[in-house]
Amino acid sequence: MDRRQQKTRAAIFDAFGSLLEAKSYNRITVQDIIDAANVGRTTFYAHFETKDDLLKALCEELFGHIVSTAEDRTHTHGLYSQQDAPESIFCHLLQHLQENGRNILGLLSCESSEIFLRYFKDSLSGLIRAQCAGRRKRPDLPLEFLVNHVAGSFVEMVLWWIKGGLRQTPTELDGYFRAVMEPVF
Amino acid sequence: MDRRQQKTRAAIFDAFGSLLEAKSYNRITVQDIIDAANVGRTTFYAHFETKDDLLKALCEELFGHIVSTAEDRTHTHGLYSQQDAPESIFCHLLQHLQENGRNILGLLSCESSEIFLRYFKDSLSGLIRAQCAGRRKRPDLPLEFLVNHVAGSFVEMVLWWIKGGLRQTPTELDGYFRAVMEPVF
DNA sequence: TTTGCTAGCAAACAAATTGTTCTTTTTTAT
DNA sequence: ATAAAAAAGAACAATTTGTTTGCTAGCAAA
Repeated sequence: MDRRQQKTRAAIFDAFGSLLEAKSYNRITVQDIIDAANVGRTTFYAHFETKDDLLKALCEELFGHIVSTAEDRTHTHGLYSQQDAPESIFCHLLQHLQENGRNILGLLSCESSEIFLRYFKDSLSGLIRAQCAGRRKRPDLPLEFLVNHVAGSFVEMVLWWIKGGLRQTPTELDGYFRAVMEPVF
Repeated sequence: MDRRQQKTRAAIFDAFGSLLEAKSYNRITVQDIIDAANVGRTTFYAHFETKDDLLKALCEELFGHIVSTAEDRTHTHGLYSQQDAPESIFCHLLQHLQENGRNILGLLSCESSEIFLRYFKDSLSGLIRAQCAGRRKRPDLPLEFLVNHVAGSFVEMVLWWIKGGLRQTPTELDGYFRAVMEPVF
């Protein structure tokens, strides 16, 4: 890819991220983004069709990275190995979230965090489906119900964590999550 | 209250609801609502400051009603009575959702359902806090974590239910929910 | 290094949207 | 019957949107 495209894309993402810390998603205009990113109007529309399109692209970049990292870990350590309890993948995700401080937590703690969590949940589903398929305690409950429950609960927990000011450590939170996921895994 | 105000309010709510079935929240303009409701521009702004304000008012009306019904039930039957298992309140909520077909399910199944579910979750928290406070099995986990978990899981389940085309009965769904809430209640 | 291709920019554009202000008409409550 | 209110309608400036144009600068492959 062209270096110019990368720079523009990055500038727009950065600008969008900064704006989200100050304003809600709905109140941010394309004009705001153009001004903050310091790019031409034409350039913005050459990269993204709409504001929603930009949001989608940003989410795919962010969560795609996190999830693929977690997936690599799963494959490396083996899905069913004893040392690697399935819950530790959630712990790993939480740590990853915390470490990427600026990049991800900033967005997840903004006024419009729910939008991002919705994408996050979708990204997680594949990962969780693999977890559930192998290890679930209750094969009588539909797999897709369980996948939704685990992904949904995890994301709601992350939202709660962030809104409460990240008061718990990832390990602590993982403990809570294991406790309430006890009927599943 | 003035009859005219009631009519206008209802017309705007109806129009907004219809529009939400066709378009996403972000793509609906105040102009659209004004046209669909067939009210003057001035009138709209006399009732609601912004589109977000309208959304908030609609949610308060919808979920306020559902939750207060459920709360009445709780008080009538007594919080700790044996016949009235805490889970049945969730079953009751599900039935209530299903019965109000047009009014509520329409909104919850629209493209922008997440927005409504966010409000729904907030409305439920009080109700659930009362449930959790009395009956939780795990007093070692923070109450607010449990409240968030139960409310979040319930709402995520409802979303899953609706998006899947309401294939399960409320009772069936209540069974699933009880199963996964087993460590809590 | 030259050449062709691509990305970016700035300006301008019509169309639509927003929120407000005004006057006029209708409806309500008492 | 009357005074207070709510609604309608028109008009408004300001902003936003998405697109087009012509021009400039940067990239990559020869």
